[in-house]
Amino acid sequence: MNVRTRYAPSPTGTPHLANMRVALFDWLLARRNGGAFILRIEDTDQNRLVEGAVDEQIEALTWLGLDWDEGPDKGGPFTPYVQSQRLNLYQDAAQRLLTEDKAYPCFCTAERLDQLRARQTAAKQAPGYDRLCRWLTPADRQQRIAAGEPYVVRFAVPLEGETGFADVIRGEVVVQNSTLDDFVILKSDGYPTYHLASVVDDHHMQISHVIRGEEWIPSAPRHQLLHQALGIGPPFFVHLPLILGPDRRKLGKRHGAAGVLEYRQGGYLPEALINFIALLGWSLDDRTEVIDRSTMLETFTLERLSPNPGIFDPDKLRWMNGEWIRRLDEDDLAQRILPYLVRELPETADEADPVLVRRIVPLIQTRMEVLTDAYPLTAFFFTQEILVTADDLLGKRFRDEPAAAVMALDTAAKALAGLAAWTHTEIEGLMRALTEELGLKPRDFFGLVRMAVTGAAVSPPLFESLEILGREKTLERLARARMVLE
RNA sequence: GGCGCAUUCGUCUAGCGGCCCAGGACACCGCCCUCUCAAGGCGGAGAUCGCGGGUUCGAAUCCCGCAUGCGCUACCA
Repeated sequence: MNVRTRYAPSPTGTPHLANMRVALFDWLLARRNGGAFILRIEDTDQNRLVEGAVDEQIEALTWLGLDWDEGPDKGGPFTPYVQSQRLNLYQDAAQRLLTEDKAYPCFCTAERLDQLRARQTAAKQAPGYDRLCRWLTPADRQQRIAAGEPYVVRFAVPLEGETGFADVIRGEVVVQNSTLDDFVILKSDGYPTYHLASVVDDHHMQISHVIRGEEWIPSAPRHQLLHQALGIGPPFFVHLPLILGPDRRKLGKRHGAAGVLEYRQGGYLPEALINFIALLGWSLDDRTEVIDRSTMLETFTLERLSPNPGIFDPDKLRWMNGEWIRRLDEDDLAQRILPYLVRELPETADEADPVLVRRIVPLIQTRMEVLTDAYPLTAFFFTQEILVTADDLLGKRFRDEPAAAVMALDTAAKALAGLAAWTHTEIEGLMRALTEELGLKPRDFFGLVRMAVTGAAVSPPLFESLEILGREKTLERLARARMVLE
């Protein structure tokens, strides 16, 4: 079979995790089967359009490496790929249904519909259109249209019987037609609703698999009805389980942490995000967590999609990002860190020299979870002056004998000044010898020097750090710390 | 209210009739390694497989009912 999938966002907001997960599975299915992955813009709601939303979708897909074969920017055999430029197609379809009496014009006003809904809800009845206009005579209809009365086109749902569709993940889903109301397919502004537009386009663009969120299951029977009425075969429906926020509700804007581009800002790797998203509803086996793109491509099947909704766990995403950071080679990591460092360095700091950053990478690779961890871990390399107080320096160990701390600092400074080769092995050898000489525990002595040089009790490995920092700065900082203790 | 979907450790998930008195991962705890912090290694705690009925020699796995959660119920998608 010729597999063709489509990612069809509506440009009404910023792309979030759930969107990208649909796109990922679309992409995987297409690529795995030598098919095509299509990008289509569903801008049929003119009121909710958000400027720049299409660009953001494209940016997110590109960042994640999900490339498409046909789309608004690259064209293709079914151009254009923007629904607002395809209105005649939907209007033709609506017209055909109208002439076949499978649809009808509805002149009911918004006010009437609101009142109707209010009445139904108050009476604890299922809200839905009462089909008032369905029974208008052809003469009535023509007359009101001719008079210029605004109207929508509604689909005439069969009054009896049932409609089912096959969901790839869940199997057959069947509903009674009596529970479906006559839904709008063409709005009064001439634009189609999602239902009509997606059915018409999916058929026209020869889409084989419709992958979308589970929230569409209730609409799928309507789409099935449309397929039948238009005499076209339905595609495979794949309704992905919902992604829930920590409050167990559908993940959305109110959870804040859902914008894909925000994860890029926050120092997440596209590899990690792809990996994480893939595991939201899909699994390779009973133990593999870290999966790269090519493995996914080799192993992805719809059979391993899960039907149950899952809660999004930011902790696990962080962990996974750390896993991916550790898998990067050092040159690569250095390049990825650089822009974040540049972004976060204060004005007064030295520039983020790529050569320096490259040397620092081995010291921090296992200490990062997100790329934005780089700066706090390495700030002392870039800032001109370290701010330490006597309390910081003395800590618990030297609280009661500051003289010992001064002595240790002096000894270290003197010895380091005379060290022949400024390498971390030489530095370490020297410092360890000094430890014995001073009668201190390694952790206390090194901790003191660490605080003096890096300004923190926690830092990357000391001796490697000193090597990279350089003798001059090291001695400067030791001297300065000494002064603080005076 | 109606309709639909789902239901295995706190969370994600493996399991598609016997290998499971349930395996892996995150988080958590302990130990080892160790100049701090990580990473890594080892170990621990954590699930009467939502409940009740069936079917079967045998059920987390199949069927039915109930409960709970969630989704949909717009001229939004």
